[in-house]
Amino acid sequence: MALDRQRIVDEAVALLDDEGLDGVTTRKLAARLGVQSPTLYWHVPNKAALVTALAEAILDQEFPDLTPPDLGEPWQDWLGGLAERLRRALLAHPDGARILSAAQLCRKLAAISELAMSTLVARGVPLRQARVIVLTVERFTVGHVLEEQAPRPDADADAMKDFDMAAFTERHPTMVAGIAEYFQDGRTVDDLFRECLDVVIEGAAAKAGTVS
Amino acid sequence: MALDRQRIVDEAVALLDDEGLDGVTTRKLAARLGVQSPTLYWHVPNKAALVTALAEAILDQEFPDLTPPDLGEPWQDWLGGLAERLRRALLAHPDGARILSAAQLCRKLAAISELAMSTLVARGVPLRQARVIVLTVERFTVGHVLEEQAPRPDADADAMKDFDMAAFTERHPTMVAGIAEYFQDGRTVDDLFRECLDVVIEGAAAKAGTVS
DNA sequence: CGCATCTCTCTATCACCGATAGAGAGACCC
DNA sequence: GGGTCTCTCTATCGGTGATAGAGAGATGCG
Repeated sequence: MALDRQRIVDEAVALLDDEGLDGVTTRKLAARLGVQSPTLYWHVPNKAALVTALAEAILDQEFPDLTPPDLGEPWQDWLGGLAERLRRALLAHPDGARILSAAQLCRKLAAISELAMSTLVARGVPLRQARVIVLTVERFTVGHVLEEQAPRPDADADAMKDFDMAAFTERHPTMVAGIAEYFQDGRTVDDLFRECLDVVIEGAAAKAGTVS
Repeated sequence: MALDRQRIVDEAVALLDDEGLDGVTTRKLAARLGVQSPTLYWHVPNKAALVTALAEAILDQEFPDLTPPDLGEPWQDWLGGLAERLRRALLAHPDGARILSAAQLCRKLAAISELAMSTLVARGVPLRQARVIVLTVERFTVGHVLEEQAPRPDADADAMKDFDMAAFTERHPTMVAGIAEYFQDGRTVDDLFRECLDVVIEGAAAKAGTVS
């Protein structure tokens, strides 16, 4: 099978899924493709471009289509759904958020921003507010997933060797109580994201100067 | 002068300021300290711990104190100010947001979260909402600064070699118009952050179930 | 046909990275 | 004074992204 950019990116995604972003090296990727690593540089200028292509691929997978809301659907609901899809796209692969934030100008994300902003403008939201709202939703979402995908500290024994849970609880009682209370009755991290997102969307609606 | 962990971290911050996070290597850091690189491993277990220490140092610099709001100050204003200080801390050094998001359990950030949550709870916000609100503000702030500190694409000629500004404008008219309109009359990136933050805070107030 | 050019992959190598092993110098303590 | 502890050293490992330049094969053209 001929080696081309598409096949490289596809295999890079598979490698990403197997080993995470730090495992995506030119040598390992080349080996999977049955080729020597310098060969990749004929098709891809450098690793940064590969990471950008990875971001593109990740978003393309979750956003094959990109459609405005139905006429009857409030933009708040639609925008919230868009953010949830963005989160799902990032969570679908290890280090998804890190990859998107490391990407230099992801075209798909630009398309998403454009659609979101133009949708809000079409619903009567002033251009400036539309920009502020879409930026807020996107950056919050990336920031949130970035933290969700941060390596669980207990996995790394080095970082935990001098961590005293009892002392932490004593120093941060409200945090610990908040976490315990939150998950005690079946709520999940998905619910947590949704609730945080609702804060943003609620604020967006208030700032938009519109009701629908 | 004796080499100890504090001096290593201080010099690492200086190196960070000179060369950015990618320039912070054990060899360069050791050279600045007049020492060979393996020596650092006597004081610091590995590079991840160094990055965490870097995050700690960056926050400590902007948050030497950490105080609850005055009795008369609405928690919304206080929380907004806290987020602005967090942003300022991250912007004060290259790759500040990347460093914080790469840090494994930053104690100072935990202290900030604890203070913010307990403050909201003291003002009558239910624990669960307090957690959601503080999390939202923090993650939005980190996500926002992360994008602010992303390398300006025009700096890297490789990434721009096949970028057609005219085509981009045609495909993303609303985005381009939004950016142009936003900055046309003296507004700055600081204003943009403040407006985005206000969206989050406004939503927080609405979700908090309180008025003050 | 024959030659040149273009496309792609190769080998060899660079400079650099984080990290470890283990020697050794000096201070300190009993 | 002998042993131990603290700290820094040299030497080295396996790995990384990236480049130079040779060469094989296809393609195009006279």
